[in-house]
Amino acid sequence: MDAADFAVVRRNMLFRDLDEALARDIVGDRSPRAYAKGQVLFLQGDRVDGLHLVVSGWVKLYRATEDGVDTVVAIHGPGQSFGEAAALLGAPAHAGAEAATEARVLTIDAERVRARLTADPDIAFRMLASASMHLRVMVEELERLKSLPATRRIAGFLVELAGDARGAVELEFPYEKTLIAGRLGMTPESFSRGLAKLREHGVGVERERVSIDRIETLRAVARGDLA
Amino acid sequence: MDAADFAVVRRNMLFRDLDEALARDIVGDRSPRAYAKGQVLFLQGDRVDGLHLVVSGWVKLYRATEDGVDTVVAIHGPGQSFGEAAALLGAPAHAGAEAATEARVLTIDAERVRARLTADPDIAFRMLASASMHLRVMVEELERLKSLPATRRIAGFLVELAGDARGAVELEFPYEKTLIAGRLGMTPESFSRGLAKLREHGVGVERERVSIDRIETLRAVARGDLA
DNA sequence: GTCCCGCCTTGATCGAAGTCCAGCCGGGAT
DNA sequence: ATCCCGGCTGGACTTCGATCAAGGCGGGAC
Repeated sequence: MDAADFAVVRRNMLFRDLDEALARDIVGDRSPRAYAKGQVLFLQGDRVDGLHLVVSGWVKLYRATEDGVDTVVAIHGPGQSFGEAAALLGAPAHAGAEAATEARVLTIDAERVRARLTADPDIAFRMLASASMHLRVMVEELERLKSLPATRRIAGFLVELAGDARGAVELEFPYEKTLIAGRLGMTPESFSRGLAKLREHGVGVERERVSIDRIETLRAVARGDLA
Repeated sequence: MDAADFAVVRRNMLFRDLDEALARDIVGDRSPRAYAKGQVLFLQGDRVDGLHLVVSGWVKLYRATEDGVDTVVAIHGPGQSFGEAAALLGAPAHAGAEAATEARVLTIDAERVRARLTADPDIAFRMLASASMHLRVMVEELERLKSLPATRRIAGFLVELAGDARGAVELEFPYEKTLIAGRLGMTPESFSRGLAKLREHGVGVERERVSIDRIETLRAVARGDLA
């Protein structure tokens, strides 16, 4: 694994403030594996063999409901990990994972982590922190979905993408709009209409390119201060 | 703390398969504290002093959105714990906690758990399991909210309350309908109408008493097999 | 090049749930 | 007992988003 990849790994909660040597030791000689778009990492109910950490690209987690429709539960990008708890506990995955774009994902051997864990309980704290963060994100998502109108949810998504940028922002959608719509809990049609409505707040969309005149305006929309 | 209370504690994920002596040791000499309905355990953003475990009654976790409305994130009953990760990490709570009914809650000192954790890494696994379960519940809730019609969500709630009972079931709502409605992500009015619609599937409601002719029928409704 | 297929957009319609409102009922206080 | 008050129910109306349906556009296969 090269230095650039390792830098991404270190952005993850689990490894962020971990001792460099220990971090390398845990990763071992594993290298990220490349997945084609649409390729399945594991299915819902599968026993997960290790912790997954996205190095590049995006991976979607989804659950199949009885009637065949699947709902997107989360989408993870570079530096984000998933399936930690399931892997460590040897429990079946409660969601399936599939590459949403071309992606490279590092799989870290659960057994190896477990071994290091008994040696250094601090690792356990990090894993808890990681799980806790997932929980927080989930809760926020839930809160958003509970009542916010589509336009606000979309504005929120764009704001998240923009990070802490100021003023005019140019960015591009990381994956298909259909998928974004699913993640935001709406149909592609509603997503499209919502984006159209955001035009009056200085948002321009052309294919996957998005230009935002003033990100602050959008933040206001996301907060609900602006219609 | 008496034996009955301790039995409830042991139903919790964290303590379920833990060695009896160790479990008692972790709890220490703490006793459950009684809270009146509406009393606040901690506020969103507070530093949490310990793990909370509900012994009796119900505690709601809620988040205040900017516009003053709060959304109910989760409601925990006997044997369920919350705030584990926050307490252990010393992070601020991402939700506030308030007694939804009269409730008794055991607060377990985080420092004490942390100390035991270095001694027995197995505890870390249990905490992860606990966090992971919370996550799963959250994910399922999210999935439900994403698309299911009100009636199905209500049916699902009743089924959950009924546990694995069969045939005719009598039960009562654990807390106000308004609160249940909030948890299910709908208004009290919608909840009321939804319950009314369930009458045609053999559900009778009188104040907080609910009588279900055949729980299996309700399971079918929750699954979507029945309109 | 042309054709086709997915993805996206837009329009029209419909239904489910939210809002606003009025009335009911039961419990607690006086 | 009577009066409130809070929680619940149900009606009327409205609004948001899903569904159905019809194109547009671009990219890949040939």
